[in-house]
Amino acid sequence: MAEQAYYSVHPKFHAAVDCIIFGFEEGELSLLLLQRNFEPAKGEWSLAGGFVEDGEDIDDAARRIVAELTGLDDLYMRQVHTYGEVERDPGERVLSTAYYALVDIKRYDRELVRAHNAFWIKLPAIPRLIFDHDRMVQDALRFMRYQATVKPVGINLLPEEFTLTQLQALYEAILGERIDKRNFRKRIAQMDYIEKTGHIDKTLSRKGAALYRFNREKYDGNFKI
Amino acid sequence: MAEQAYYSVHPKFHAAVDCIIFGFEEGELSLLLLQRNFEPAKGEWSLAGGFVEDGEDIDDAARRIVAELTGLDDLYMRQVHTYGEVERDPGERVLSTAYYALVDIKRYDRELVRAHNAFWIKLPAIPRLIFDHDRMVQDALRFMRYQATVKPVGINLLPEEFTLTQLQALYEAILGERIDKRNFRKRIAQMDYIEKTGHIDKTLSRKGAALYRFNREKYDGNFKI
DNA sequence: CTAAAAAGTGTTGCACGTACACTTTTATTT
DNA sequence: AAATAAAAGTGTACGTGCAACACTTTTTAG
Repeated sequence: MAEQAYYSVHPKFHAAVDCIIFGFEEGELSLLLLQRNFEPAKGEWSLAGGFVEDGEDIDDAARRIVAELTGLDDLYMRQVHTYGEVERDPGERVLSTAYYALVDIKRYDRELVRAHNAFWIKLPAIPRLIFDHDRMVQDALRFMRYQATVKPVGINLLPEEFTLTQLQALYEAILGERIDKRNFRKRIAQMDYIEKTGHIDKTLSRKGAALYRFNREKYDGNFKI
Repeated sequence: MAEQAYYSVHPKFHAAVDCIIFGFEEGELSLLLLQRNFEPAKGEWSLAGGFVEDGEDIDDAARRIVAELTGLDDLYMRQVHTYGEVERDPGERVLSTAYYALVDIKRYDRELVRAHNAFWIKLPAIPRLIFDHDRMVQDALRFMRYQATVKPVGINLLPEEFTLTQLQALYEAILGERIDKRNFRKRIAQMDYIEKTGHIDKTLSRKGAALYRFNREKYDGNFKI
């Protein structure tokens, strides 16, 4: 009874999740954005979002929302921030927690994406987004960039096997600056958890480039994440 | 109408805020913890927490909760993470957002703290806390430590004017390791936003130590935070 | 005036990051 | 068959920043 009262005098709110879904394409980062064909803010651009449901962990809600859109349920995802201004959603009061997700752009379900009226848009071309979604994107980008300098999270944007040229282009896209090829390869050579597979990729060069793979066991052994 | 339906099919939840309140005393970090004299979990230790109210930004809720306990409303506070597991609060479902706050331990309101049955407890002596508050403390500590290596947030734990010896003891407490005095002072000397006030503190040494102050204008000029 | 207690002060070496340009390999074209 | 084009791959030298390291100065209390 006392317990009931303890909670019940306080208001309840809708709890939303908004997902900043990063992809990597042609040397540039992209976001998967939706052009809303439903109210509120029909016709405008937004992040992939949804509501937390009863009996659902908030992290699971984020996974569900990304899976419903991309067909992928094994993505690298991290919580960014919770936005709780009173007027942030002009419809009703909604507390929204932002997550970012990293997608290998070769793997997502094209049908699902089309059905949701979603599109990959390169970072410099991102349109204005509804509500406070612009700010969420900025915060997620900053957080993802920081994490990428500390641990090799960006690798989740590449296929299982990748060339060093691809990896360098990815880092250049994430950090937004050119990197010297020799210095980059020296750094990677020191990371024993990025290992040669022995396979050769011939699609991008006549000479062929060695393919590498991320070895999670070696990585987890060296550091605690 | 359509708008109403868009929101109303989704559940609502209690939104809580839990605050990890750091202080600095005798060369060690402390937390301000409450021994609960109310249900649920009466008698156990917890963080300072409360519920977000109607018409209140979530950041403001965090400020209010700390102000109600310490009498201070100008603290450095940052959001850490939102915890949304279904079963994290055994009473009812509550989504809780953790914030950390940095308190100059000379300034807080002792009467208020006593009235709330709250106590400063040094980090190594922190008792087991209710719910997932242990995890919140770990996450906040890691985040605060990281931020302290990047920007001088820790200064918010010291009085307006401080000696370099105090500042060094603070950094040692935050980072959990001893620092060489000469190297430390060399590093500080390069930071033109930490400036000598001309005042001398005689309470801690016979010789007297120069007092310094953090100059926010110079800092904001050099970097964008 | 002697002792004690904290403040304050420079130099050297090492590790890491950065700048910088040419050779190798192979498919395609002529 | 030779020439060309396109990307992969490779080593050195310099500079900056951080870490290791111990003694002198100042003042008050006894």
